[in-house]
Amino acid sequence: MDRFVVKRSAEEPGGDGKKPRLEEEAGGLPHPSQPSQEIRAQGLSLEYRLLFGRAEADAIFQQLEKEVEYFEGEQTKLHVFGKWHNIPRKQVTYGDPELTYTYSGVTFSPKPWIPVLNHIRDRLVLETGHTFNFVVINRYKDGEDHIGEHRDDEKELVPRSPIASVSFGACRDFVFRHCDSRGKNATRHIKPIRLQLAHGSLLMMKYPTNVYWYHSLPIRRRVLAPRINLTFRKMMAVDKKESILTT
DNA sequence: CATCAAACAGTAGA
DNA sequence: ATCTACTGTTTGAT
Repeated sequence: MDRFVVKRSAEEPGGDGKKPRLEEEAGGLPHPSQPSQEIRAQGLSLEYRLLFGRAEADAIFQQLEKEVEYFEGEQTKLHVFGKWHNIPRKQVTYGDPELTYTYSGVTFSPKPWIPVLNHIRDRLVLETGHTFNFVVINRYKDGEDHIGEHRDDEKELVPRSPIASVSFGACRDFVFRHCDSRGKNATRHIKPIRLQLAHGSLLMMKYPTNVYWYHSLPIRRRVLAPRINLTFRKMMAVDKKESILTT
């Protein structure tokens, strides 16, 4: 388990400067009952908090299950290391119509916003002061569904903009690993950072986290219930992207 | 041209 | 007997 630094947020009264104990529990994880936690390591800057209470989170989860329409057909397949695979989860993007999103050589167009997504987005603006124009939704039907290590380094992202990851449904482990500590030829030994992302929670991934840290949602066979994760982003429109390349 | 991968499969160790 | 973590992939895109 890693020793990452945890600080109470500024708005929480009664901060006594003591380090809250949270990393020695079952998976070394901030538990959702704590209001707001900063998680820092070299080049990593996260903020974890509960965004919705139980009842509201339940209602949103049900609405997401009813109203979100996931990609089908070709958009459910991925070409990696010379082979085609079905992605081990369901996925879709919603957002402002002029935006696009590319990863692993595939470009996605967003579906138009729907009320439940606007509801979450409005809450994010209220609680974080940041605006978002795009969201990637991943649905993990159970602990077998997962996502491998990657960075959110798409060129369409507004430079240095934070990514807001909102979770509903089953609580899942979430792992960060530093780019220099991966693989056999790792140049540094930086321990992975493990979190749990609970029902109704928000994880803010702030600059420069995605420059140095990969993250993944590993398989957890004991998890039997579905989880829906929404990563809200701030993207640039096409003309803006081109102009930045020539500037 | 060098880098490297949003995937899995195989293996070792707990 | 599971489960998890880690390594290698090897080819096309960037």
